[in-house]
Amino acid sequence: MNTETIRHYIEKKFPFFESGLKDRIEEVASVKHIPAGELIMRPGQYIKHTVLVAEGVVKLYREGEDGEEAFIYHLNPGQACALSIICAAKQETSQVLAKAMENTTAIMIPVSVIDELMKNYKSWYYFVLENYRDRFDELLTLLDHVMFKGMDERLEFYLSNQFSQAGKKDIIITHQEIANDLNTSREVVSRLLKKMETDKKVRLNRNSIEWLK
Amino acid sequence: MNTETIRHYIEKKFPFFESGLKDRIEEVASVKHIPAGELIMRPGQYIKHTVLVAEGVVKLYREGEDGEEAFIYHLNPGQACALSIICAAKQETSQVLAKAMENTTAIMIPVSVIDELMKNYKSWYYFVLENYRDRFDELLTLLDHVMFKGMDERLEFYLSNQFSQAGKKDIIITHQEIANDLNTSREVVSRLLKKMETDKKVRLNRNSIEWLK
DNA sequence: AGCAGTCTGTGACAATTATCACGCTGAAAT
DNA sequence: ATTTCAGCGTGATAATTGTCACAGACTGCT
Repeated sequence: MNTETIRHYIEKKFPFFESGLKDRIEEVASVKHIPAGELIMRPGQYIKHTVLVAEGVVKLYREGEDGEEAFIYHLNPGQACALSIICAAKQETSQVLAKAMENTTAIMIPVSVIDELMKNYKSWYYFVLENYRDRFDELLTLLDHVMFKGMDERLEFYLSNQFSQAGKKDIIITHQEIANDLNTSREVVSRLLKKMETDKKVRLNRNSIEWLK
Repeated sequence: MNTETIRHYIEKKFPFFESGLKDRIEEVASVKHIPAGELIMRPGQYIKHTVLVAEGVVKLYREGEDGEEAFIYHLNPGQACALSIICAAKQETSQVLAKAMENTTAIMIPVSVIDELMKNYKSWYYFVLENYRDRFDELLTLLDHVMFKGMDERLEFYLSNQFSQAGKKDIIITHQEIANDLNTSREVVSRLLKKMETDKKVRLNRNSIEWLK
């Protein structure tokens, strides 16, 4: 966990930070490696760091009372967990689950310096606000889909997100996983996917889906 | 629109602002009176001010493609439109509708000073972050309900919000208005309300509902 | 009182989604 | 090669919600 590495990640993934801010983060932050599949945040947990994603992908999802889970959005390198910023600042507990989908590298900034960063570095609070706004927007868009659209459109929206996230025409995923993320049943997903296939929108394989758009 | 009035509103509804901040707001802000029923924000509109609610109630809702509307949350005195803060800061357009439900008094802070407030006044950015977090939470809770619950529970949740918002055991509202807010049909609302009445949860009158809890 | 318009109640039916049941397939394991 | 099992396809059926049709009730107006 040398500072050489932190500097490297910051320069590469957060180039928009002003140089004083980069220096300061280098001084106070630590780097954490999270193996794929591991939880970063769970409901009820106190947050002691603001988490900046440097490498990997983090999936945020909400858990229902009966254990249902629902996908909210992905966090990519260069983004921060908006909730971790706020929860950290207010010393409150999180309301969502965050799971590393790949091996992930995170820059952990202790709560104690947030105030200082906010006060001294314009690029920091711009970053925070921008991040917050973007997540808010994503949440609103998701809400739109859940409120106004049917499963067919939600599935297409979900898939288009997964594909653009993956950056490939091909993703490895099972119908059951999709059903979990959309909080529906596997059968419904299978049927709708089948329909998309006959509509030439996707090609279905075992464990994977190919995007034909 | 004298500064006497601004000071009065700030002292009363935003007492948690540090005194330097109060002074500064008094210098730069203006007061706007919005008659009940009028729109404060509409999608696509550029935001030039951060809006602090001093009096009245503002309803935020999202509009679907076909004109459906869906209630998101209320803003009360002492709160700010989180979106207006962000949109103003980023000079972007809004994604939601905001309507004054009562005659509303708002303190309008020009975009141009947001940077300065953020940098110089800790109580300001605390306020902004706290507001943002609260709205984010409300949005997440709403999402939960829409994703995981049926109409019956959503209706109860909606009503309990409306009642606590109104601070009365009695609200003036039609089934059609509720149906609009929940993006369902009047008939569904009527039926579910009827069931709630037989379950002794509410009493129904023409144009009003009484809460029996 | 009589009329018009809004609000509400309710049955019948359609559409969507959830659940159950079961069989098939392809990949991995022994 | 045979077994085993997760992943997938699909019909049947239930549950929830949306839509249509219409009637009665209340309100305000003349």
